Amino acid sequence: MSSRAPTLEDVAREAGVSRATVSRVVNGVRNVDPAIQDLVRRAVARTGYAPNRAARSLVTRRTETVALVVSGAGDLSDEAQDAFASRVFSDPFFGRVVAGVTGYLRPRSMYPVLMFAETPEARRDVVAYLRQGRADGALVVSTHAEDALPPLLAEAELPAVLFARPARPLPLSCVDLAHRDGGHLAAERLLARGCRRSVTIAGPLAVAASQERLAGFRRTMARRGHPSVPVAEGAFTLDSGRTAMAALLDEHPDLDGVFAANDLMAQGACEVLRERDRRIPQDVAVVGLDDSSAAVTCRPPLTTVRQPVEQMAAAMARLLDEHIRGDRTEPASEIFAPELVVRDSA
Amino acid sequence: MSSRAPTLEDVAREAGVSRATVSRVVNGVRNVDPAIQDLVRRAVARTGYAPNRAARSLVTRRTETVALVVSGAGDLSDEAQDAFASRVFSDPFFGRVVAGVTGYLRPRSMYPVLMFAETPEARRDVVAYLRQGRADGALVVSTHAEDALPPLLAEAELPAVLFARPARPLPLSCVDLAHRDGGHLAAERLLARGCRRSVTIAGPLAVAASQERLAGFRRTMARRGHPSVPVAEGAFTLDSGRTAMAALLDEHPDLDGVFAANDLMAQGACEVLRERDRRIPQDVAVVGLDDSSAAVTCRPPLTTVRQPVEQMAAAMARLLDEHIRGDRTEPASEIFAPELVVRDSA
DNA sequence: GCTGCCGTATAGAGCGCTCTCCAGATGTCG
DNA sequence: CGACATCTGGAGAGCGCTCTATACGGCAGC
Repeated sequence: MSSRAPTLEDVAREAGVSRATVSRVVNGVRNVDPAIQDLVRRAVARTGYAPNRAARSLVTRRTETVALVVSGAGDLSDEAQDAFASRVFSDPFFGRVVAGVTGYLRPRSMYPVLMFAETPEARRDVVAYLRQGRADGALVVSTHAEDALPPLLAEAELPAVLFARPARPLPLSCVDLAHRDGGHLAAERLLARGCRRSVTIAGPLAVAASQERLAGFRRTMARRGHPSVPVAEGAFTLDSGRTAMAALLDEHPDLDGVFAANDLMAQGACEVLRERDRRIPQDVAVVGLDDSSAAVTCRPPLTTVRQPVEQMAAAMARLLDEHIRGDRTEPASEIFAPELVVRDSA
Repeated sequence: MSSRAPTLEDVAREAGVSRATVSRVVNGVRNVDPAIQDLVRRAVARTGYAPNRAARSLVTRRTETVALVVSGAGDLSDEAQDAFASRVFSDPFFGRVVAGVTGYLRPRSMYPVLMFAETPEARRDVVAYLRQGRADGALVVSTHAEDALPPLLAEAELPAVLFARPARPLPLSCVDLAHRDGGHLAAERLLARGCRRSVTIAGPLAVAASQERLAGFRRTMARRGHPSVPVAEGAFTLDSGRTAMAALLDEHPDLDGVFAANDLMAQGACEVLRERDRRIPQDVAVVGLDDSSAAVTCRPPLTTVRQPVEQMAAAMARLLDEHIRGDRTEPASEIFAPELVVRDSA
């Protein structure tokens, strides 16, 4: 940063043309004589010109930046909030979200701004951030149902796309998994393996996705002659999976199949099953859901229901992009189909 | 977004004062009559005014945004690069970095823009991003030694702070761990437990940190009568820890202590040890390094050398902030002390 | 040779904000 | 009571860019 950074004006002088011509060359080039284009490009290279984005944003009212918000319903202390960030990222799920989002954004020279919204104050900050035009829109991943952020965004009429349908209908686009079908696939797999005493570790029942996965699983089980399936509620964490599995084993020592509503809980379940000398899958078959890195890491590798998180996240980014550019005015929802991935655990 | 967003001008009219006065009230307030301040504040509330950041940035030449760059030496394909993002985030280490960084930034209404720089092109994009003034500086976390990004940033004289000292000296600030001391602490712990045939799983030896941890471990072992310690090289991943442990066990079936250069590899080592019916810590003591979530998740919970990643990341953000504001002109390096955390594995 | 067109470059008006400079008001002291 | 320091608010000049309206040059048609 020795002297002043070169401006359009400088390049124009260097090339012997007007500022507007340089601007046209640098951007989408409408009608510029090829010879002059070349002249300008050389001048840009010579001066090392980099367009000032603030100036551009001021007139275009675009920043080419989107917020990636990880949001919860909670009202945590500052301390708990810092822990929140690392907890969030310890779940392989978010890595996949980030991968999917950046996969779409990067080719467009857009980058996500990472924000956490675990307190009312933080949620206000997110809205303020967008209203100040520091980002063009928000991609919201909620860790809880009843997340207070989406309604705020809808009310402020800010462009936003949600991962997972909100508890209450909202005029915002979203992507989601066909959770019922996921539960169905898991049930089919356990039944196909001949499991007769299956149990399930559900996700937090306050979350719609958990409810749906459970409902899908139960319905298929019921239709196939197993009207009641023991359920333990978990929290989508490894530890909660362990606890739930232990409880289920205590009550139903003869269980022979487990569907855990995500891979992390399935992994916890596997650990407990092994500690209690159940062979997987010979004695107990285990099916997870997600197909995250945990599924591969797990011993044995998990048979699981794949949630195409990367594609879903990319679709989220695309939807937002369309809203921002005005190519899409009505909210849309894209629902993705789950898919069974067979490994060793079932 | 119904009509136009209110501007300073609108608020000024509403309050019956000049634009400059409103600006003064909204910002750091030089000398404004309290009564007028109140008047203005009310007008701001009434109009729902939110300052346009692009306009402000244009004149202040600040965006109050920093880039958080995860960078590698590689030159990956697009596909591999997408996988890179999720791999990066599956390591609990990065969650802690994010937590530390946001812990410092958020109270200052600053947010990190997430960028990956795994290809030469991506590295150019990062530099371009900063040169366009879309962010005021960069926080760089390299996954490899010989990362090509820091030299680029130094050359362009862009504000940047690194996590870990670069392979070659560079005029950039950085934070780092006293890695040798970490190796030393691990050695002391194993010796104190009476281990006489310790081995170590090193990190990738291309990384300076791995070298240092190994050197510290070896030196202490040598000084205490164990001049040669078997070493296997890992890659800081769970799987590489498993592989290394298996190899070491094959060659030294009577080993009684293991120092793994990070927790993830220690966890892999524990898994293999248990599969081969070694009790931890009775038969083999295991010490990790990091004190990440993996240390707690591991069975048994890991005795480990704590790396204060959150504080280090926060310090990184603070250093960058100081550079940006011009409060600090010379590069500085802050080295943090590791600390032994005793749990069950040693 | 004049008019009318088309295609390309230029001039110039902002975008919304900050900040310097200046005017005016008020207070202080010889 | 006048000269001067002190404080507050206002006017206005940009920051660097985009984009509309306009000028210009060349060419076809009559």
